[in-house]
Amino acid sequence: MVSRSSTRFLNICIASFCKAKHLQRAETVIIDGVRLGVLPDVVTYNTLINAYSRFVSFDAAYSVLDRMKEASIKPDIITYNSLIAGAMRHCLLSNCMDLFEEMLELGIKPDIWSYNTLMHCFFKLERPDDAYRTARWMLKELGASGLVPNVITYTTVMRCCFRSRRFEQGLEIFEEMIDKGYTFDGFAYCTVVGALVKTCRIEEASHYMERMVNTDIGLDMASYNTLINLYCKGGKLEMAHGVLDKMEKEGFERDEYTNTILMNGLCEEGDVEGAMEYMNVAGFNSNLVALNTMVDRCCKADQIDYAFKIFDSMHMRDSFTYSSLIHNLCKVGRFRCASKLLLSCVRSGTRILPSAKHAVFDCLRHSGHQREVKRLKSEIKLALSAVV
DNA sequence: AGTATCACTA
Repeated sequence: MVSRSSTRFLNICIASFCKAKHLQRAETVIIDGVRLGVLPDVVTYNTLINAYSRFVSFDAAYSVLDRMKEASIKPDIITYNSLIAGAMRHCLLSNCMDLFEEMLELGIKPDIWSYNTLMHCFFKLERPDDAYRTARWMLKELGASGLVPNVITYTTVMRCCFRSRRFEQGLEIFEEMIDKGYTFDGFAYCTVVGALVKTCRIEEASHYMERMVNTDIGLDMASYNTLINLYCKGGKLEMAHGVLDKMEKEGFERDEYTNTILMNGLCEEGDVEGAMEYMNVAGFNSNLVALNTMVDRCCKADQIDYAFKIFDSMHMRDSFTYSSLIHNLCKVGRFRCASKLLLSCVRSGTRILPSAKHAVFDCLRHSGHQREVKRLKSEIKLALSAVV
Protein backbone atom coordinates (compact mmCIF):
# COMPACT_ATOMS: atom_id res chain seq x y z
CA MET A 1 0.00 0.00 0.00
CA VAL A 2 2.80 2.37 0.96
CA SER A 3 4.72 1.58 -2.19
CA ARG A 4 1.67 2.06 -4.38
CA SER A 5 1.11 5.58 -3.10
CA SER A 6 4.84 6.26 -3.49
CA THR A 7 4.64 5.19 -7.11
CA ARG A 8 1.74 7.56 -7.57
CA PHE A 9 3.87 10.35 -6.16
CA LEU A 10 6.76 9.32 -8.40
CA ASN A 11 4.47 9.48 -11.42
CA ILE A 12 3.30 12.95 -10.55
CA CYS A 13 6.94 14.07 -10.38
CA ILE A 14 7.78 12.37 -13.67
CA ALA A 15 4.75 13.91 -15.36
CA SER A 16 5.68 17.43 -14.29
CA PHE A 17 9.31 17.06 -15.34
CA CYS A 18 8.19 15.65 -18.68
CA LYS A 19 5.77 18.50 -19.16
CA ALA A 20 8.64 20.92 -18.62
CA LYS A 21 10.72 18.96 -21.14
CA HIS A 22 13.21 18.01 -18.43
CA LEU A 23 13.52 14.40 -19.50
CA GLN A 24 16.94 13.99 -17.95
CA ARG A 25 15.58 15.07 -14.59
CA ALA A 26 12.69 12.64 -14.99
CA GLU A 27 15.15 9.81 -15.59
CA THR A 28 17.16 10.81 -12.51
CA VAL A 29 14.02 10.77 -10.40
CA ILE A 30 13.30 7.22 -11.58
CA ILE A 31 16.81 6.10 -10.62
CA ASP A 32 16.53 7.76 -7.21
CA GLY A 33 13.11 6.19 -6.73
CA VAL A 34 14.40 2.71 -7.49
CA ARG A 35 17.18 3.25 -4.94
CA LEU A 36 14.54 4.06 -2.34
CA GLY A 37 12.45 1.07 -3.35
CA VAL A 38 9.85 3.01 -5.32
CA LEU A 39 9.28 1.11 -8.54
CA PRO A 40 8.00 2.68 -11.75
CA ASP A 41 4.81 1.22 -13.18
CA VAL A 42 3.05 1.25 -16.55
CA VAL A 43 1.93 4.85 -16.02
CA THR A 44 5.52 5.97 -15.46
CA TYR A 45 6.63 4.42 -18.70
CA ASN A 46 3.63 5.69 -20.65
CA THR A 47 4.47 9.19 -19.49
CA LEU A 48 8.03 8.73 -20.71
CA ILE A 49 6.89 7.36 -24.07
CA ASN A 50 4.83 10.47 -24.66
CA ALA A 51 7.58 12.84 -23.66
CA TYR A 52 10.21 11.10 -25.77
CA SER A 53 8.01 10.99 -28.82
CA ARG A 54 7.08 14.67 -28.41
CA PHE A 55 10.48 16.11 -27.63
CA VAL A 56 13.07 13.60 -28.87
CA SER A 57 12.30 10.96 -31.45
CA PHE A 58 10.17 7.95 -32.17
CA ASP A 59 13.12 5.63 -31.56
CA ALA A 60 13.66 7.13 -28.14
CA ALA A 61 9.99 6.56 -27.35
CA TYR A 62 10.04 3.04 -28.72
CA SER A 63 13.09 2.08 -26.67
CA VAL A 64 11.03 2.68 -23.52
CA LEU A 65 9.08 -0.42 -24.56
CA ASP A 66 12.27 -2.48 -24.17
CA ARG A 67 12.84 -1.02 -20.73
CA MET A 68 9.31 -2.07 -19.80
CA LYS A 69 10.04 -5.61 -20.90
CA GLU A 70 13.21 -5.67 -18.82
CA ALA A 71 11.24 -4.45 -15.82
CA SER A 72 8.52 -7.07 -16.53
CA ILE A 73 5.87 -4.41 -16.92
CA LYS A 74 3.18 -5.22 -19.42
CA PRO A 75 2.35 -2.47 -21.91
CA ASP A 76 -1.32 -1.54 -21.93
CA ILE A 77 -3.69 0.10 -24.38
CA ILE A 78 -2.38 3.57 -23.51
CA THR A 79 1.19 2.44 -24.18
CA TYR A 80 0.26 1.42 -27.70
CA ASN A 81 -2.01 4.37 -28.37
CA SER A 82 0.83 6.65 -27.32
CA LEU A 83 3.39 4.84 -29.45
CA ILE A 84 1.13 4.99 -32.50
CA ALA A 85 0.59 8.73 -31.98
CA GLY A 86 4.34 9.08 -31.55
CA ALA A 87 5.07 7.31 -34.83
CA MET A 88 2.57 9.61 -36.55
CA ARG A 89 4.27 12.69 -35.12
CA HIS A 90 7.43 11.62 -36.90
CA CYS A 91 5.62 10.70 -40.14
CA LEU A 92 6.23 6.96 -39.78
CA LEU A 93 3.07 5.42 -41.15
CA SER A 94 4.41 1.89 -41.46
CA ASN A 95 5.42 2.00 -37.81
CA CYS A 96 1.88 3.05 -36.93
CA MET A 97 0.53 0.01 -38.74
CA ASP A 98 3.12 -2.34 -37.23
CA LEU A 99 2.29 -1.13 -33.75
CA PHE A 100 -1.40 -1.63 -34.35
CA GLU A 101 -0.71 -5.21 -35.45
CA GLU A 102 1.58 -5.77 -32.49
CA MET A 103 -1.12 -4.55 -30.17
CA LEU A 104 -3.63 -7.00 -31.63
CA GLU A 105 -1.14 -9.86 -31.37
CA LEU A 106 -0.66 -9.12 -27.69
CA GLY A 107 -4.40 -9.40 -27.22
CA ILE A 108 -4.80 -5.71 -26.45
CA LYS A 109 -8.15 -4.60 -27.84
CA PRO A 110 -8.09 -1.27 -29.66
CA ASP A 111 -10.40 1.33 -28.13
CA ILE A 112 -11.89 4.50 -29.59
CA TRP A 113 -8.61 6.32 -28.86
CA SER A 114 -6.74 3.79 -30.98
CA TYR A 115 -9.06 4.22 -33.93
CA ASN A 116 -9.06 7.99 -33.63
CA THR A 117 -5.29 8.05 -33.52
CA LEU A 118 -4.91 5.68 -36.45
CA MET A 119 -7.47 7.62 -38.44
CA HIS A 120 -5.51 10.77 -37.77
CA CYS A 121 -2.31 9.01 -38.88
CA PHE A 122 -3.92 8.31 -42.23
CA PHE A 123 -5.28 11.81 -42.43
CA LYS A 124 -1.82 13.27 -41.91
CA LEU A 125 0.29 10.85 -43.86
CA GLU A 126 -1.71 9.45 -46.70
CA ARG A 127 -3.15 10.93 -49.84
CA PRO A 128 -6.50 12.59 -49.19
CA ASP A 129 -8.55 9.99 -51.07
CA ASP A 130 -6.83 7.07 -49.39
CA ALA A 131 -7.22 8.73 -46.01
CA TYR A 132 -10.91 9.22 -46.66
CA ARG A 133 -11.44 5.61 -47.69
CA THR A 134 -9.50 4.35 -44.70
CA ALA A 135 -11.52 6.53 -42.37
CA ARG A 136 -14.73 5.07 -43.78
CA TRP A 137 -13.39 1.56 -43.35
CA MET A 138 -12.32 2.28 -39.79
CA LEU A 139 -15.77 3.60 -38.94
CA LYS A 140 -17.16 0.22 -39.96
CA GLU A 141 -14.49 -1.66 -38.04
CA LEU A 142 -14.96 0.22 -34.84
CA GLY A 143 -18.72 -0.13 -35.11
CA ALA A 144 -18.28 -3.88 -35.49
CA SER A 145 -16.26 -3.93 -32.25
CA GLY A 146 -19.10 -2.19 -30.46
CA LEU A 147 -17.24 1.11 -30.18
CA VAL A 148 -19.10 4.38 -30.57
CA PRO A 149 -17.53 7.18 -32.60
CA ASN A 150 -17.06 10.28 -30.47
CA VAL A 151 -16.55 13.96 -31.17
CA ILE A 152 -12.93 13.40 -32.16
CA THR A 153 -13.88 10.64 -34.59
CA TYR A 154 -16.40 12.97 -36.19
CA THR A 155 -13.94 15.85 -36.45
CA THR A 156 -11.33 13.62 -38.05
CA VAL A 157 -13.73 12.09 -40.58
CA MET A 158 -14.96 15.56 -41.42
CA ARG A 159 -11.40 16.74 -42.04
CA CYS A 160 -10.87 13.73 -44.31
CA CYS A 161 -13.92 14.82 -46.30
CA PHE A 162 -12.71 18.39 -46.72
CA ARG A 163 -9.23 17.36 -47.61
CA SER A 164 -10.47 15.01 -50.29
CA ARG A 165 -12.71 17.82 -51.55
CA ARG A 166 -15.94 16.19 -50.45
CA PHE A 167 -17.31 19.48 -49.17
CA GLU A 168 -20.98 18.63 -49.14
CA GLN A 169 -20.35 15.48 -47.22
CA GLY A 170 -18.08 17.31 -44.78
CA LEU A 171 -20.74 19.93 -44.16
CA GLU A 172 -23.34 17.21 -43.63
CA ILE A 173 -21.15 15.72 -40.95
CA PHE A 174 -20.86 19.14 -39.36
CA GLU A 175 -24.66 19.47 -39.14
CA GLU A 176 -24.78 16.02 -37.63
CA MET A 177 -22.25 17.17 -35.06
CA ILE A 178 -24.46 20.12 -34.16
CA ASP A 179 -27.41 17.73 -33.68
CA LYS A 180 -25.35 15.49 -31.48
CA GLY A 181 -24.14 18.39 -29.37
CA TYR A 182 -20.58 17.88 -30.55
CA THR A 183 -20.08 21.60 -31.12
CA PHE A 184 -19.62 22.57 -27.48
CA ASP A 185 -16.22 24.00 -28.38
CA GLY A 186 -14.61 25.62 -31.40
CA PHE A 187 -13.01 22.52 -32.89
CA ALA A 188 -15.69 21.61 -35.41
CA TYR A 189 -16.38 25.23 -36.40
CA CYS A 190 -12.69 25.98 -36.91
CA THR A 191 -12.27 22.83 -38.96
CA VAL A 192 -15.07 23.88 -41.29
CA VAL A 193 -14.03 27.52 -41.56
CA GLY A 194 -10.37 26.60 -42.03
CA ALA A 195 -11.18 24.18 -44.84
CA LEU A 196 -13.46 26.66 -46.60
CA VAL A 197 -10.98 29.52 -46.36
CA LYS A 198 -8.23 27.32 -47.69
CA THR A 199 -10.30 26.66 -50.80
CA CYS A 200 -11.22 30.35 -51.19
CA ARG A 201 -14.86 29.87 -50.20
CA ILE A 202 -14.79 33.02 -48.12
CA GLU A 203 -18.53 33.70 -48.20
CA GLU A 204 -19.42 30.26 -46.96
CA ALA A 205 -16.68 30.41 -44.37
CA SER A 206 -18.07 33.71 -43.06
CA HIS A 207 -21.45 32.10 -42.69
CA TYR A 208 -20.10 29.30 -40.48
CA MET A 209 -17.94 31.71 -38.51
CA GLU A 210 -21.00 33.83 -37.86
CA ARG A 211 -22.85 30.79 -36.59
CA MET A 212 -20.00 30.12 -34.23
CA VAL A 213 -19.80 33.68 -32.92
CA ASN A 214 -23.57 33.57 -32.33
CA THR A 215 -23.27 30.60 -29.98
CA ASP A 216 -22.11 31.04 -26.44
CA ILE A 217 -18.90 29.16 -27.07
CA GLY A 218 -16.13 31.43 -25.89
CA LEU A 219 -13.52 32.09 -28.56
CA ASP A 220 -10.20 30.44 -27.84
CA MET A 221 -6.84 31.16 -29.43
CA ALA A 222 -7.51 28.91 -32.43
CA SER A 223 -10.94 30.48 -33.01
CA TYR A 224 -9.46 33.96 -32.93
CA ASN A 225 -6.76 32.94 -35.37
CA THR A 226 -9.39 31.37 -37.63
CA LEU A 227 -11.41 34.58 -37.55
CA ILE A 228 -8.37 36.79 -38.20
CA ASN A 229 -7.37 34.54 -41.08
CA LEU A 230 -10.87 34.73 -42.52
CA TYR A 231 -10.65 38.53 -42.58
CA CYS A 232 -7.12 38.55 -43.98
CA LYS A 233 -8.01 36.17 -46.77
CA GLY A 234 -11.13 38.17 -47.49
CA GLY A 235 -8.97 41.25 -47.95
CA LYS A 236 -10.31 42.95 -44.82
CA LEU A 237 -7.12 43.74 -43.00
CA GLU A 238 -8.65 46.45 -40.81
CA MET A 239 -11.33 44.05 -39.62
CA ALA A 240 -8.59 41.55 -38.86
CA HIS A 241 -6.79 44.11 -36.74
CA GLY A 242 -10.01 44.94 -34.98
CA VAL A 243 -10.35 41.30 -33.93
CA LEU A 244 -6.71 41.26 -32.95
CA ASP A 245 -7.24 44.20 -30.61
CA LYS A 246 -10.30 42.58 -29.07
CA MET A 247 -8.37 39.35 -28.63
CA GLU A 248 -5.49 41.09 -26.90
CA LYS A 249 -7.86 43.06 -24.68
CA GLU A 250 -9.27 39.73 -23.57
CA GLY A 251 -5.81 38.70 -22.44
CA PHE A 252 -4.75 36.46 -25.31
CA GLU A 253 -1.30 37.03 -26.70
CA ARG A 254 -0.74 36.70 -30.43
CA ASP A 255 1.09 33.48 -31.17
CA GLU A 256 3.00 32.15 -34.16
CA TYR A 257 -0.22 31.28 -35.96
CA THR A 258 -1.50 34.83 -35.51
CA ASN A 259 1.79 36.27 -36.68
CA THR A 260 2.00 34.06 -39.75
CA ILE A 261 -1.60 34.91 -40.63
CA LEU A 262 -0.95 38.65 -40.31
CA MET A 263 2.25 38.34 -42.27
CA ASN A 264 0.36 36.58 -45.02
CA GLY A 265 -2.23 39.32 -44.95
CA LEU A 266 0.51 41.89 -45.64
CA CYS A 267 1.82 39.79 -48.53
CA GLU A 268 -1.67 39.49 -49.91
CA GLU A 269 -1.78 43.28 -50.02
CA GLY A 270 1.47 43.26 -51.93
CA ASP A 271 3.61 44.43 -49.03
CA VAL A 272 6.18 41.63 -49.02
CA GLU A 273 8.85 43.88 -47.53
CA GLY A 274 6.52 44.91 -44.74
CA ALA A 275 5.77 41.25 -44.09
CA MET A 276 9.47 40.47 -43.91
CA GLU A 277 10.03 43.29 -41.50
CA TYR A 278 7.08 42.22 -39.38
CA MET A 279 8.48 38.70 -39.19
CA ASN A 280 11.86 39.93 -38.01
CA VAL A 281 10.53 42.53 -35.61
CA ALA A 282 7.90 40.25 -34.08
CA GLY A 283 10.65 37.67 -33.65
CA PHE A 284 9.09 34.63 -35.23
CA ASN A 285 11.72 34.29 -37.92
CA SER A 286 12.57 30.75 -36.96
CA ASN A 287 9.02 29.54 -37.61
CA LEU A 288 9.03 27.05 -40.47
CA VAL A 289 5.63 28.01 -41.87
CA ALA A 290 6.46 31.73 -41.76
CA LEU A 291 9.77 31.15 -43.52
CA ASN A 292 8.13 28.93 -46.13
CA THR A 293 5.62 31.68 -46.74
CA MET A 294 8.38 34.24 -47.19
CA VAL A 295 10.30 31.98 -49.56
CA ASP A 296 7.21 31.63 -51.72
CA ARG A 297 6.21 35.29 -51.54
CA CYS A 298 9.71 36.52 -52.35
CA CYS A 299 9.78 34.32 -55.43
CA LYS A 300 6.44 35.64 -56.55
CA ALA A 301 7.69 39.19 -56.05
CA ASP A 302 10.61 38.46 -58.43
CA GLN A 303 13.09 38.15 -55.59
CA ILE A 304 14.22 34.58 -56.13
CA ASP A 305 17.74 35.39 -54.99
CA TYR A 306 16.39 36.70 -51.74
CA ALA A 307 14.22 33.59 -51.45
CA PHE A 308 17.37 31.50 -51.77
CA LYS A 309 19.01 33.56 -49.06
CA ILE A 310 16.16 32.67 -46.71
CA PHE A 311 16.26 29.06 -47.89
CA ASP A 312 19.99 28.81 -47.13
CA SER A 313 19.50 30.25 -43.67
CA MET A 314 16.79 27.76 -42.72
CA HIS A 315 17.67 25.14 -40.12
CA MET A 316 14.70 23.01 -41.09
CA ARG A 317 12.98 22.55 -44.40
CA ASP A 318 9.95 20.55 -45.40
CA SER A 319 8.15 19.68 -48.62
CA PHE A 320 6.59 23.15 -48.71
CA THR A 321 9.97 24.81 -48.64
CA TYR A 322 11.30 22.81 -51.56
CA SER A 323 8.08 22.68 -53.52
CA SER A 324 7.43 26.40 -53.59
CA LEU A 325 10.99 27.21 -54.63
CA ILE A 326 10.88 24.52 -57.32
CA HIS A 327 7.52 25.71 -58.64
CA ASN A 328 8.71 29.27 -58.85
CA LEU A 329 12.01 28.34 -60.49
CA CYS A 330 10.10 26.42 -63.13
CA LYS A 331 7.87 29.40 -63.71
CA VAL A 332 10.82 31.57 -64.67
CA GLY A 333 12.41 28.77 -66.69
CA ARG A 334 15.36 28.04 -64.40
CA PHE A 335 14.99 24.33 -64.98
CA ARG A 336 18.57 23.32 -64.12
CA CYS A 337 18.33 24.99 -60.77
CA ALA A 338 14.89 23.45 -60.22
CA SER A 339 16.00 19.92 -61.01
CA LYS A 340 19.08 20.31 -58.80
CA LEU A 341 16.86 21.39 -55.95
CA LEU A 342 14.43 18.55 -56.63
CA LEU A 343 17.25 16.07 -56.26
CA SER A 344 18.57 17.59 -53.06
CA CYS A 345 15.03 17.48 -51.69
CA VAL A 346 14.71 13.78 -52.39
CA ARG A 347 18.20 13.12 -51.05
CA SER A 348 17.39 14.92 -47.81
CA GLY A 349 14.56 12.43 -47.30
CA THR A 350 11.93 15.14 -47.67
CA ARG A 351 8.79 14.10 -49.47
CA ILE A 352 8.34 16.13 -52.60
CA LEU A 353 4.88 17.23 -53.66
CA PRO A 354 3.94 15.45 -56.92
CA SER A 355 2.93 18.79 -58.44
CA ALA A 356 6.44 20.19 -57.94
CA LYS A 357 8.02 17.10 -59.44
CA HIS A 358 5.82 17.29 -62.50
CA ALA A 359 6.44 21.00 -62.85
CA VAL A 360 10.14 20.24 -63.25
CA PHE A 361 9.50 17.48 -65.80
CA ASP A 362 7.16 19.72 -67.81
CA CYS A 363 9.60 22.59 -67.64
CA LEU A 364 12.41 20.39 -68.96
CA ARG A 365 10.24 18.96 -71.73
CA HIS A 366 9.04 22.36 -72.86
CA SER A 367 12.56 23.62 -73.14
CA GLY A 368 13.48 20.61 -75.26
CA HIS A 369 15.39 18.59 -72.67
CA GLN A 370 13.53 15.34 -73.07
CA ARG A 371 16.60 13.33 -72.18
CA GLU A 372 17.14 15.24 -68.98
CA VAL A 373 13.71 14.13 -67.80
CA LYS A 374 14.67 10.51 -68.15
CA ARG A 375 17.95 11.05 -66.39
CA LEU A 376 16.35 13.01 -63.59
CA LYS A 377 13.71 10.32 -63.09
CA SER A 378 16.32 7.61 -62.69
CA GLU A 379 18.37 9.80 -60.36
CA ILE A 380 15.29 10.36 -58.22
CA LYS A 381 14.68 6.64 -58.13
CA LEU A 382 18.27 6.03 -57.08
CA ALA A 383 18.10 8.74 -54.42
CA LEU A 384 14.83 7.34 -53.07
CA SER A 385 16.25 3.85 -52.69
CA ALA A 386 19.28 5.30 -50.92
CA VAL A 387 17.06 7.21 -48.48
CA VAL A 388 14.98 4.17 -47.55
C1' DA B 1 -0.25 10.23 -12.69
C1' DG B 2 -0.18 8.46 -18.64
C1' DT B 3 -3.22 8.51 -24.99
C1' DA B 4 -6.76 10.94 -29.82
C1' DT B 5 -9.75 16.34 -32.84
C1' DC B 6 -9.53 22.98 -34.42
C1' DA B 7 -6.13 27.88 -36.45
C1' DC B 8 -0.84 29.76 -40.30
C1' DT B 9 2.50 27.68 -46.03
C1' DA B 10 1.25 25.04 -51.67
